[in-house]
Amino acid sequence: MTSAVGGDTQVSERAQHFLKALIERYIRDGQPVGSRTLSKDTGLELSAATVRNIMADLEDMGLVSSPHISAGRVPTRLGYRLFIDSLLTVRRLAEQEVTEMRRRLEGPGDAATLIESTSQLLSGVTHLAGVVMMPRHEHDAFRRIEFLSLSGKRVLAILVTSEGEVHNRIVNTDRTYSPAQLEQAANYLNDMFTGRDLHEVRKYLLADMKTTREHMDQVMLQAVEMAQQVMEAAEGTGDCFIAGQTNLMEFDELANVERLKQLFDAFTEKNQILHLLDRCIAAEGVRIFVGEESGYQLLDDCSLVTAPYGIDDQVIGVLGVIGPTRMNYPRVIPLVDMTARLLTAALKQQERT
Amino acid sequence: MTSAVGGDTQVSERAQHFLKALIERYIRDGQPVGSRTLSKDTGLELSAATVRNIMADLEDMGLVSSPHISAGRVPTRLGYRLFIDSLLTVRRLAEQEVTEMRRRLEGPGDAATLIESTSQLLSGVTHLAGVVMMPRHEHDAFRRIEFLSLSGKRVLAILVTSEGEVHNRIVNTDRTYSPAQLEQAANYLNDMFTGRDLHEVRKYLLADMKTTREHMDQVMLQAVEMAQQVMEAAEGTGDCFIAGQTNLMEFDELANVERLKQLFDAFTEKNQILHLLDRCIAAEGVRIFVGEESGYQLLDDCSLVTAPYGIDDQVIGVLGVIGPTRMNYPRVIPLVDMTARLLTAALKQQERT
DNA sequence: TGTTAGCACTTATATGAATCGAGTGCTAAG
DNA sequence: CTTAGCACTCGATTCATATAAGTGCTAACA
Repeated sequence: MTSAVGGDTQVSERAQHFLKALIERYIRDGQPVGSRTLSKDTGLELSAATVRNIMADLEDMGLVSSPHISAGRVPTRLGYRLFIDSLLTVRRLAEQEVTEMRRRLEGPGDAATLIESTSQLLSGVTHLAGVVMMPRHEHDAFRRIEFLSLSGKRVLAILVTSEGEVHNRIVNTDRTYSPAQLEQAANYLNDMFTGRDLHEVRKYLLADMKTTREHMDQVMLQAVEMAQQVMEAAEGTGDCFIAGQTNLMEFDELANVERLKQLFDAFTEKNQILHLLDRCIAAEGVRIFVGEESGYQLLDDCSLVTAPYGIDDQVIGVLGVIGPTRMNYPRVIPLVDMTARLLTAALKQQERT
Repeated sequence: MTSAVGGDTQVSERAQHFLKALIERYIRDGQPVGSRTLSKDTGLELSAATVRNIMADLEDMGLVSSPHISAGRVPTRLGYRLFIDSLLTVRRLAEQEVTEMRRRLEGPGDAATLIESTSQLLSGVTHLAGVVMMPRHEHDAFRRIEFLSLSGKRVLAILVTSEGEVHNRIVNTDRTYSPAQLEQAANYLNDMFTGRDLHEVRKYLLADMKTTREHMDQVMLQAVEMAQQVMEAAEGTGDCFIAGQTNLMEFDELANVERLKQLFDAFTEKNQILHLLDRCIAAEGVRIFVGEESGYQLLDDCSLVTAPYGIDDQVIGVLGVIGPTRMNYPRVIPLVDMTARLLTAALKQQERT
């Protein structure tokens, strides 16, 4: 997939040095950088003319390009790629910064609010849009189910997982049930399934509904149906939090209303973002999509930096930031990385307490 | 508060007619309308020159103004006010439209999703930003409380209201409790409070915690504390849903990134919006804020059209739309009104089923 | 062979003048 | 009270010109 860098030419040590300088400069200023600027910028004492030659080489290799003939050079997607993969020197975070970040993830925090704070933290420290994928509940364990009859023929089904997540759903039934009946049904399910994997339970229930229909008590049949529905609701909870979208409005390269509308629509839609994050869940450590690499043209001049988080070495979700391709990678990368670690730690601690 | 319309001059019948025409035209095109255009637009056969005189009068009265000397006229806030209060002829909605709207509010719908669909419906039909205030749970009735011990010293408190809303919160306790203890505590609270007003219950609990501290069983004390916390969570749910924010990007008058950022930040913050809506809950029927009338300068060139909704004549919330001052009032007003009625109906029906 | 200086060339951007057009206010006549 | 006419204003458009940044290329140089 990653097409060889323009022909098979090796990028000389020196050329790389200049590419790095160019990108760092471009990230600072946001404007095409010219040969003169660059010749002063790097430590090496080379004249602008020489730099021009080198830049021409870089352009041949597809690492930089100029928006028009009399402008400086701008990194291309490939340029960024090379930069990120082998040139970039990440800045270590100051101890103080880390403490501050950790502080912002403290608090009582049930899972949902923790996730929310995390996305706010991300957007806060990077000044980009922060996004955190909610852990799916598929493989939580069944803890307890309960049915409460509401007015009319409606029953409220409440499911609690071993993680302490509460899911509920109102189910319309075909007749009324007495509290005793409902309690009996709940007891049956609780005895049967407590401690077992949610997804397994659901498969089991679905099978039950099909095969043993005739052998079952009317009440039990309804109970199975209701349980099935509340579990559907629980599994559907897979979602993501996005915070700080408006930060993206600050960047000139995205600052046309047309473009922003598309992006924001995608943010409210969310499922594209969700898909994209899903693809990162396998990766270990920080993963970066530059521009079109994501496969979504709506992120064309945006980059996505992600890192997985979890509990006890088991990855349960992905978080990251979305920003313009021209983002401050050396700073953003460690921030995303650290946030993932802190969230992991916070979840672990929550487990323990 | 509504300052007399520029001096105490009466606005002549004819002038009003022209103001109406002018505003309707301006709503269509979004551009200052000149005397010639207007003279053709109205039924009356008057020359542009005459119209100019009338427009000069309207300007003196502060109902219109011109952005610069050689542009047409634009309605002012006062102009809109007069238009809305006495000139405007609302268009009746087509039967078909109403059916379509009703359809979009059908479905299984627990309260939260119904609210969400409603705000989407609003933004969908008006092409503006739709906002629905969530009903506060303060005065729901206590139905049932339950405690489940999680790993460590954490207890999951679940509260169900008679409306079928489920609220939950994880509480950190100072020691571990056995399932039996927790059940006993829950039973006590359930016996004591079932069917009573949530707000009352909470006040009672708070009082309890202060006064009878020494006379109480350790377990009960903790139970009261936990109940208190989950009820706090329930009351905190007062919130609002906003949908279709991005629709506002389509309007030229808001289409500068600076402005949009402010607006969107307010949308994510929400509490200003919430305050504003709160002020409308008393009003009967549709209520309209034009521009600065809202008191929030961030809505300076926006208008807010709201209507209350409820169950059985009891108002429980407010919904509406936010859009540019130049919005299509004759269409938007009946849409907001109808949405409020439909939501009211839907809630009522949900009650019944 | 790599580096540098010089120079012609390109192009975005800024500036200013000229023109156009929409619309006004005013006056005078009907 | 209405209308026609006219001078005037001011934004928007167009065009030409100048400016500055930056390039590519060539030739000289170490």
